[in-house]
Amino acid sequence: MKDLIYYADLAKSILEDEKKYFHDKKIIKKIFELTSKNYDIHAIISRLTIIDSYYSTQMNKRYFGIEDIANKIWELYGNNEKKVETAFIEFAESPSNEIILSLFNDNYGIKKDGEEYGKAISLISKYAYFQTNFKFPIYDNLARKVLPKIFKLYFTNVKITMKSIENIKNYINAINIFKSNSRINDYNKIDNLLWLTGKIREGNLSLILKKDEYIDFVNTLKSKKIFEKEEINKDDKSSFVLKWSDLLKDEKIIEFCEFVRNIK
DNA sequence: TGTAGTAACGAGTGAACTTC
DNA sequence: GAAGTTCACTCGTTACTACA
Repeated sequence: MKDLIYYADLAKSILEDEKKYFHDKKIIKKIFELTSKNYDIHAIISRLTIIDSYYSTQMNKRYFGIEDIANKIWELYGNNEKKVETAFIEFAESPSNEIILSLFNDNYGIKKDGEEYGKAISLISKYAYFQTNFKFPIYDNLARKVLPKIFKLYFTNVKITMKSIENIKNYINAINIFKSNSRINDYNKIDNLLWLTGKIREGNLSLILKKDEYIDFVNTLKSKKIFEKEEINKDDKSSFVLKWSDLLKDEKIIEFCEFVRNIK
């Protein structure tokens, strides 16, 4: 098994090869650039809506969720967007700024019955990721699941669990330990590594393959009557993808699947 | 044939539950 | 008690079934 820098570079190279993931990211980045010219509360709402849509963070399903977050971000430093960006970058390096901490720890939106919903760490971290031009680590369940397993495989002297990185402060500290231990000095590459590992583990290939590659893969499975030969357990799609990864045409993804197989 | 109703699916989150 | 896993939530879309 090679070192993590190699697999982080491989993940980046896979995802930036005209994949839907890469195009989606470019669209979101474009929205940030366009709305920066007239930065106001509506710009923030637009950005959050786009991120929510592409990353399926489901904030639109909460009543008033996006508006609440937008208001909170706007209240941070008003129309001084640069100050928001700087605060996020500093928080990523050392998560001690109480204002940013409260942004992550506040509850947003309400349920149908008017009860408070909960936090929105994932969506806010993605907003910070784009606001800082990828100088902020993305927090989501994929990363939270994968990070402890990679630690277990590569850095046995540090014990990280899903529970221990539940809050944003501990999560960022863990990412920064990961960053220095792995020498992957780039939050974007770390995100690529964790996200791609998570997606393959979960058996979700739609954002990883090009449309024709995806159709080709599914058709190959059909032609070999693989769907008929074995019961596809929807709760265990990951092992299915890893089992048949050799049928994928992309050599880089096949190699990355080898790495994912070692993540227990 | 058209309409209405039902079920399954997608994805990420947080809460609740189970296991060690 | 900590860690890990499962489940419910959310609702638009799609596919399927039942009925007029």
